[in-house]
Amino acid sequence: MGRGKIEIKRIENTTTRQVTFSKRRNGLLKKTNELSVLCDAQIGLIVFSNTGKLFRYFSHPYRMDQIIEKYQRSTGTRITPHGHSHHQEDLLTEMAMLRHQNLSLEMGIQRYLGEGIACLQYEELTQLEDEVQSSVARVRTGTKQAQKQRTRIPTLTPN
Amino acid sequence: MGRGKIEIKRIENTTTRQVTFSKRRNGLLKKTNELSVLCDAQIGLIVFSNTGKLFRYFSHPYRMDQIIEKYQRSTGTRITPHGHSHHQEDLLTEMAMLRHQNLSLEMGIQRYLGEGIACLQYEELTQLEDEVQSSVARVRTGTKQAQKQRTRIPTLTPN
DNA sequence: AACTATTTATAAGA
DNA sequence: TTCTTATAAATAGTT
Repeated sequence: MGRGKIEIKRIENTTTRQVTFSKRRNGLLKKTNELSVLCDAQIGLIVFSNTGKLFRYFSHPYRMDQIIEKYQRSTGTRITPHGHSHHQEDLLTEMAMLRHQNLSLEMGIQRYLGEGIACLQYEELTQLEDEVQSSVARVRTGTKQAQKQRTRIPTLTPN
Repeated sequence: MGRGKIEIKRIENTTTRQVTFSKRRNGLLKKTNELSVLCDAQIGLIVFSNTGKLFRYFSHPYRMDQIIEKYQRSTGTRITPHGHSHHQEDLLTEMAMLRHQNLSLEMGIQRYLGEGIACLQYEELTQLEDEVQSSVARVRTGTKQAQKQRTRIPTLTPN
């Protein structure tokens, strides 16, 4: 697109390459967001330029759509049963837990984005190890079905 | 682009949404590849459709990076020291957000584990297996420190 | 799945 | 870098 057509192969001229990177990176981020929003998709995108700069997009959970809200309601996840009955201590404690859980979950996702395995705690690694091994076993024996029993992820929001 | 202009918001009609997802997903993957090739960038892209299907692109599998930065930032995000500056309302609001985020992350991970690992090829599983095992080894031998120093971004292809 | 009218992205130039 | 603009590409609505 543009004044001329170009071949999809590495741009050798450094300046041109950087300009193109900048333009196309913006375009890609925009399209990523659009796909996520339009189609209610969860997307993670990580881009490292060849100069080492990082850009990323994650479809953001704060803007949760109706499906999730519905799910939350149906599973009874609520802010607080009766909002004023909690002591602040309890709230702070619970929030600390939530933050920790969030972090773990996020790490779990990033793990699959190809980052982060190196930083996992021992317990998590052991768990992942088990998962992978059973997956390998499944593939080896062709048992793709058995999968469903495994309901995952340790600690979650109480409901 | 097309016969008409559309607003970037969730498409409510299921059929339309799925058709659009299919088209734009292809477009996004294509653009991702083009950026990666043209500009010699390292890119990871993961897309979950709202039906739980997984699509992904990796210019270079398994990046082991900036989760550390993220971890530090997250752990740095401490809850207000001890409870006087927060009003209960604020806490409840923040907690609601955290719960939302948790749920979203959880769903993302479950989809991934449920349908992601199942779809991995044998080679990929083997590779992941190796990686996990070497990570476990690293943790066992306490080699973990060395990583903390790495503040950021990997070294990449020299330009 | 194809087909196009349009919109959007962007290559090259300023 | 930022803007401009001619042209290539993506895609929304349709068949």
